[in-house]
Amino acid sequence: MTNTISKVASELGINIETVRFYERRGLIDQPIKPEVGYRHYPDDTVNRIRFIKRSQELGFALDEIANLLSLNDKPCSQVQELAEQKLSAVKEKMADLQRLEKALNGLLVQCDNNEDDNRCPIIESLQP
Amino acid sequence: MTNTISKVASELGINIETVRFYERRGLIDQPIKPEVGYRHYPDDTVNRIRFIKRSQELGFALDEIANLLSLNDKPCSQVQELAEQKLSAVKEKMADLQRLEKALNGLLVQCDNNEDDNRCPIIESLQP
DNA sequence: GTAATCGCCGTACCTATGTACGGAATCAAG
DNA sequence: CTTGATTCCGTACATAGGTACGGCGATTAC
Repeated sequence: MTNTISKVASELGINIETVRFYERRGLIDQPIKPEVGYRHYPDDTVNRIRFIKRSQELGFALDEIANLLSLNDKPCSQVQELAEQKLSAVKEKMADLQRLEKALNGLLVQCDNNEDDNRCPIIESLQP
Repeated sequence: MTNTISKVASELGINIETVRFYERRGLIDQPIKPEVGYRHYPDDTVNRIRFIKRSQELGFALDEIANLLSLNDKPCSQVQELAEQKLSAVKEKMADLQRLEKALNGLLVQCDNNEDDNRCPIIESLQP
């Protein structure tokens, strides 16, 4: 029962092509292909893909994940720094979205107070 | 003093190519080109681009902006609906980011409590 | 009138993260 | 041994929103 690419992919809930893509990106090793035939994925590789997927869930981009992977046995402080950068990026994005939320809310309130359906405060606010 | 493309672009603080791109996307009309020579952009077009840029600041995608532009003299209720959809998308994204923030914070706290710089709770949590 | 600048047009390229495709090779089942 | 399913590989395509380029024509400055 060898770990073929489709087995790995379905076990991880990802597309076969995604595995191949990670190989091309250098995130995982291309398993040594036997003289002839299909490739077998060692468990390490499967776990590495799990790591990638979990890191993505934390909002890391593939480039950053490559970095994380290379930090595997580097000091914790380096990993920590990466995570802190990510955290502040997340906070910034949230602030952006909050501004947006306020703006949209403000416009929608104006629509609610508008009795004439033939003019729209939103459109008007967007116009010069 | 005609409104050439570079004048329009610099006035709006955008790239010339962006103007051309909007033309290709059908967001603004290709100005009628004189028999021979350069195109002149009417003020309406300039204002339309302003509208586009402001809408982008509110988080609308170009497709949605095309929609907004076509809603120009449609009932306010339709515009309102679009804005409401956008608002709930924004809220969802914020919730996602909040979850992320919590997760990252949690991991960073663990790093802070970690005395051994040679192992990293973040890496460990990402590993199977 | 000629040089330097500007605009036009089609097309290619960019980032990020995959997906899809097609033909050849390989493997598994019967 | 044949048939059907898998895999391999390179390459193209997808999304979103642009940006860049190159050759040629138009225009403007002097």
